[in-house]
Amino acid sequence: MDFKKIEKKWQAKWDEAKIFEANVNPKKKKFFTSIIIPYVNGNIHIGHSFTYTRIDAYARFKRMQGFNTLLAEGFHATGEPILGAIERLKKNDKSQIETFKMYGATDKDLQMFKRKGPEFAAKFWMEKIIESSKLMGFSVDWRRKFVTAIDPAFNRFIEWQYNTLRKKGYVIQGTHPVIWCLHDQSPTGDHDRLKGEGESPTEFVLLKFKLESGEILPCATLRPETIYGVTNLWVNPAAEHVKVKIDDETWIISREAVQKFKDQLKDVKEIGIISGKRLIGKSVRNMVTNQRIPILQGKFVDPATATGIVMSVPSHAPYDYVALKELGVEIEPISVIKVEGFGEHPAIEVSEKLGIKSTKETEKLDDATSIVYKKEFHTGVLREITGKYAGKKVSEVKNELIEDFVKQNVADKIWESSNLVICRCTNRCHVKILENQWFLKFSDKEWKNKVKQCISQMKFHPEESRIQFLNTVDWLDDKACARKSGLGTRLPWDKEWIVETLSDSVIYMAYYTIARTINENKISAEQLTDGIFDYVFLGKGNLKELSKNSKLNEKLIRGMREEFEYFYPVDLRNSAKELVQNHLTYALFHHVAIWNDPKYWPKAYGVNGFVTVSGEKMAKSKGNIIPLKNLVEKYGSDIVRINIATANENMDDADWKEDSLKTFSSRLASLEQLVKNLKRAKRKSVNNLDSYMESVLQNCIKGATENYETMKFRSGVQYSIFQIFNELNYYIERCDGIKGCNQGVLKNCLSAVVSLIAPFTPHISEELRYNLGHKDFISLGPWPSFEDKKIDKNILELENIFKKTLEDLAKVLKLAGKKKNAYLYFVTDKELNYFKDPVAYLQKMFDFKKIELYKSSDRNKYDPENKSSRAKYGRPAIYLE
RNA sequence: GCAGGGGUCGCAUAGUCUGGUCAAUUGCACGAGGCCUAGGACCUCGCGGGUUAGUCCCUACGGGAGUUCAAAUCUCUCCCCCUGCACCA
Repeated sequence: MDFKKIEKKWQAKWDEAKIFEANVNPKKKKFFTSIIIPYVNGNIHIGHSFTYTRIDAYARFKRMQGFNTLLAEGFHATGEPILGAIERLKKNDKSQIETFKMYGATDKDLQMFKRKGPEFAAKFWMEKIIESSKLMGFSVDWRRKFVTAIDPAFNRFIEWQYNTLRKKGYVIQGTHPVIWCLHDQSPTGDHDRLKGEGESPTEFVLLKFKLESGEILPCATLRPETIYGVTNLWVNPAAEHVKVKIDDETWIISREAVQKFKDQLKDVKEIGIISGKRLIGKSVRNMVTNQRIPILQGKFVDPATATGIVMSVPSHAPYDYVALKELGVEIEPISVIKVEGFGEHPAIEVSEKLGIKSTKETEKLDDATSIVYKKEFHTGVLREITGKYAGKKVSEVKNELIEDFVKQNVADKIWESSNLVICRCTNRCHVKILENQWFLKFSDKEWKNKVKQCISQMKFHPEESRIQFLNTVDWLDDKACARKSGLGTRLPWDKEWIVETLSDSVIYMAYYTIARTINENKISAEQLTDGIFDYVFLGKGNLKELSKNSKLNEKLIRGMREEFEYFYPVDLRNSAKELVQNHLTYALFHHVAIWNDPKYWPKAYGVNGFVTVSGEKMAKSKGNIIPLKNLVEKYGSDIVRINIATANENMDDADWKEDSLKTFSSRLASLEQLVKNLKRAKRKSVNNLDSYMESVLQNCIKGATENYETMKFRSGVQYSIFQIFNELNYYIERCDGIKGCNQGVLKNCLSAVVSLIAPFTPHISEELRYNLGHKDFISLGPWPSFEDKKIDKNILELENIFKKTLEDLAKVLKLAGKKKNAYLYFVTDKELNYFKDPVAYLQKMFDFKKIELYKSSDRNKYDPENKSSRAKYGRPAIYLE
């Protein structure tokens, strides 16, 4: 079969007939869904194929069922990636050039990217994605496309969205600690890090120690309770330290810590420099216990960590104990915490047990630290020495203790990541508190409850994902919704902030409903005032006035309102499971915030797994990211579509296996053969076998339809291809070849199969339906209807008894060797009579000379071994000789 | 650490909610045979162990314990794996 030729042909016909352009039609029920917008820094690849094909298949399924179906697609350019990509391209980054080329850009294109910049590249990839989507046969209404961050009209829509949210009090301003790169002047997200993935800002306590001269040495710790056990401080003699004025106090901190404090909103004034060396040997006063303790040299102290000053608690911190020993200083450890299973000094015990000799054995020391810390935190009880906290558990008293210390001004706080974070630019990051950051108030209880109400009204495919959404709603906290860099829409009231990428792609589905009008009439952004959007989406305002102010004619505005009213809400949104915790849930938050009336809230969500390739995760380094275009050019789209769409269901990962392609192509080829040979089916009469086939067909229609409905395509296709094919083969064989089949029955079956697989193989289905004599588009239906009355349960049962008997005969023959004659004994007349027809078939199949059928109660039967006594209903007894 | 999802006969998958009809579905791989316009396909059978004229028995669904006449399926516990954890698409 020439898949590619067939595909080209039908894609052209669809285009010409505009069958995927969905318009308002009050007489028809609508179905509205959209593809998750792809990011435009490359073409769509095999990773997109699963989600996209599932959505397209579902849209096609609904269209065939008679829904006026709108499948829309837009494009995403918000954020950093395309900027970064062009940046790298300009630096002739090899991997970036390779990536672009893999997706089909030529050298000339790359030159243009460099010359014309990110917006040009974004639009270039948009066109490539559209081309690939068409090759795949996605049934998209392209009149409604847009690019976020680049289309001025869309950006205006985002402005309206945020103005609306702000009016309702859902956008708030706040301060927030982030991991920050000084060099890039931006927050360093997980994937922007060379080192330190998963690290997040943690609040450390700063305990103050006072020099005799009055300056304060602050030490950062997560274990302020050990202040009672501090024996000394550690300072790196090689590091430069700075005297700074903070509030009314003078602090001494490492050079590296100065910027950190500035970034954490402390008013820091540098007033002098002091080397680490000069601090060593001095003594400080522990401001909690009033004890004097020495400052010792600690070469292991990293001046870039926290304040560069470290307090030493040898009884409870393995590092400190080992360092003291290494230094050869005799200091009496002070025990603060009593822990079951340990003696006075847990840190010493553990260090010795692990045989740690040097501060350089960091791995062992980290182990030891974590053992001691966990044990002490969860089960440790504070000793007498801690005064008012004595007898309490560490875990219970910690917060109280911190509050007390801060109140007494013997402690302060500092944000720091627990482990080293290095930015991709190779700079070391620290924590910065961002001021005046704009947040979506996802922590709002009432807002959360509204989302939960929305979830309770929705359908989820698979149903198991519902609980994940509910958990996400509970877990979600305020979400920073704007950044200072990247492409995007500026917050209308605070222009230095740009709405970030997960926050401007949550209600764009509404924009599709009016994008056609905007695109076709070239409506400018300026004309799209908040008033217009209020009218179109919320039904507010006076049409005449709006028309006058915006210079848009009334009909146009009313048309947009009608189109929105007709197509909204979203009937299905489907994505991979990684978006559950963000995009999909955010979309619910925004919908319930903007539209009070639940009738505009999303109706159903679908969630699926990731795509793996031959069992492996996709990765650039593995070279297994295949552009969809390449796959389609190699195999044809229908085969690719059905192979990936049925690779898995529920939330399991879908594995792309090239091996299984041939399973589908051979099935489709034999389907084509059957269609071609249909006219050779000559039998006019109708027999039991025909009713059997009709009954089986009905079951398959039912099974396929029900499974498709909940996006269980793998199970659905089990019916629509595999089961039906096996039954068809059986039917044809029992009819003694295609010429013995009833043409009407066969045609009916073939038409049904062609329709049932059309959501996955639309091109081939169009072709075969045409060959079957229909002149309409199968893409527009009809969907095979399930008719219960066509199922003959009696015949189904009897034919299955017959099949079972075939198996039994084969087994017996295998064990007993070849036989000449067969005798079958039945309990009921019903079975006996049913078996009369296929006697010839049995004879031919097993090469018997003679077959005789008896009622087991028949006195005149031939039964030398009394086999007939074994006959049961549903299982005739067998005697062979 | 927090949250969610899992561990089934070589691999992958169904079955678990609603205990029995489950030695357990389906695809791939593998083995035997058949077929052809000898290109790979296609068809039939087998694929835990033993046994039989279509049968029956034993051992089995991550480990262990329990509930029950009966457990892959329910309860408890342990071990292991995967995913997400935010200013990032």
